[in-house]
Amino acid sequence: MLTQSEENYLKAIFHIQQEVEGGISTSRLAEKLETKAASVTEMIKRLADKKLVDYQKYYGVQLTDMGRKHALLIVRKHRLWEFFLVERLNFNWDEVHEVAEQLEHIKSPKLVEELDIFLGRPEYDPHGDPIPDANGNLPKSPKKRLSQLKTGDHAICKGFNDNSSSFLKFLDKQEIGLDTQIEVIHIESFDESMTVLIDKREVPLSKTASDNIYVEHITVEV
Amino acid sequence: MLTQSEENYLKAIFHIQQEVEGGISTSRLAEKLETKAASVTEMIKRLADKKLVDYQKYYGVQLTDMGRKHALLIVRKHRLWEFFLVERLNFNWDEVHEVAEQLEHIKSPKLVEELDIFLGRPEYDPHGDPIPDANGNLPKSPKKRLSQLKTGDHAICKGFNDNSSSFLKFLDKQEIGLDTQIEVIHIESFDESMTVLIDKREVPLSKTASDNIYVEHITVEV
DNA sequence: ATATATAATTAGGTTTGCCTAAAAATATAA
DNA sequence: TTATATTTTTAGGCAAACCTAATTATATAT
Ligand SMILES: [Mn+2]
Ligand SMILES: [Mn+2]
Ligand SMILES: [Mn+2]
Ligand SMILES: [Mn+2]
Repeated sequence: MLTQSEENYLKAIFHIQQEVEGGISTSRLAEKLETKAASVTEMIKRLADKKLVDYQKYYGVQLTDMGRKHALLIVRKHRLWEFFLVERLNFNWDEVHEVAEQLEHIKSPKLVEELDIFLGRPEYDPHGDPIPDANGNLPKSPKKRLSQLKTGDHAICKGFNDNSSSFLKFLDKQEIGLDTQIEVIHIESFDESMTVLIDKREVPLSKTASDNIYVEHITVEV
Repeated sequence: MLTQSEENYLKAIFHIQQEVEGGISTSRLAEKLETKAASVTEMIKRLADKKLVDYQKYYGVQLTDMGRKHALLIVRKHRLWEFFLVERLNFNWDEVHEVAEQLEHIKSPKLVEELDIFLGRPEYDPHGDPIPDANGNLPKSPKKRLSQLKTGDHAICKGFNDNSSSFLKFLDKQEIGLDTQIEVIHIESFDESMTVLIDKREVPLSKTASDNIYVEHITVEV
C-alpha cells in the first residue's frame, strides 16, 4: 500500500514523462511537487526500493511498469472525481482540482468502479483530459496547439495545456470551452497574437493563450 | 487545519461521550482507536494545547465546544458519504464504513454542502444514524432498544447499536432493515431471547441481537 | 584541460504519530 | 491503613516526510 506522498511522486513523474523523453531530473520533480531537491532524492530512493521507479544516481528517474500502473490509477481517480464534481455537484471547472487532489487518494477499488458506472464511463474530464480506463488505457486524441494553425483554419477546442484556475477563468470570460468552434481570422506576425472567430465574436488571443489551447483541426466544406 | 489523526481522536471522543457521561479514560480511547495508551496520552496533550479538549492528567478528557464542532463535521461527512455510497453507488450497507472513514477527512466546505444538496439533505444515514446539519444540529429520535419491549409490543426498526459488517449481514439474512415492522410474540425468561414477527415470519433473536436493535415503540389501533 | 557554475546527494534536524518499557499515580483489597 | 493491582504518564526509539547546509558529482565556459 502506497502513502499519499508516494502516490503524488508517481503521478508527478508520470505527468512529466508525458512531456519529455528520458530520465527526469531531481530538480524538475522538486519544482513540480513544490518541495526541495533533498526531499526528492530521499523519496526516489524509497520508490526505487519498492521497484516503482528506475533510478540512477545523478541521471534521473523513470517509472517502471508497476509505477506507471499506479500512476495511471491515481490519474483515473483524479479525473473521474473532477467529472463528478462538475457534472453532479455544480462545481465550476476551475474549482475542482484541489478537491480532486485529495479524493484521488481514497483507496477502494469498488468505489472507483461504481463511480465510473454512475458517471456513465466518461472518456474525458471537465478540462478535456482523457480518463484512463480500469486497465490503464488512455483514449488518445490527435491534438494540435491552436498556435500551430494558419489564418482561415477551422478547429474545435479539445483541451488545454494549462489547467490553472486563472487560465480557466480567462477562458470562461472569453466563452471558450470544450467543443467550442474556432476560426482563425488573423495572425499578427509581430507577436504571433491571434484573432479568432467564436460564435460570430472576434476574440483576440496572445501567443501564450493560443499555445495553451488544444484543438482538433477540421476541414470545412464550403 | 487538523490532521487526519487528530480528527479521528476527536470523533472517537465524541462517540464515547454519546454513551457515557464525564471524562473519558485514556484506556477507553486507546481501545476505540486500536492504539496504545501512551500514544493517546501524547495526542490528548496536543489536542489540549489546541483547545479542542479539556484534559486533566489521570482524570480523562472531554471535548470543548470547538472540539465538539469539529467532531460533528467529521460525523456529518462520514454519514453523508455513507448515504451517497448506498443510495447512488450500489454499495451494500455493510461495505460503506471503511470507505467513509477515508472520505470523512476530505477538506472542502463546498463539497460537503453540494453533496448534501445533491443527496436531498438526508436526515439519516443507511444505518439509521442521524446526520448532523451544517450547524452541527442532530435530529434526535426517541429510540428504545428492542430488548426493552414486552410481549405483544409493536415497533418499527430505527437503527442499530452495532454497525459491524457481521451484524449488518445477519440483519440482511433475517430481512430486518430500517423501518421494518416488528411485533414481539415471545420472550424466553431463561436467556431473554426473543421471538418476533416480521412480515408474518417468526424470527428468533438472542438478547445480544435485540440489545443492538433500536426501535420506535408504537401503539397499534385494533 | 582546467576552472567555474550548476545540480544532486549526503549529513544532520524537525514534526507527527506510532511503539515498548519504566516510573508514577490512582484504585482496590486485605 | 497498608499492600497490591491497575491505569496513566514519562522516557526513549523509530519511520515517514519534510527542511537547511555542506559536500560531491556533473556540466559549461574559458
Ligand atoms: Mn486536475
Ligand atoms: Mn495528489
Ligand atoms: Mn460508519
Ligand atoms: Mn476516520
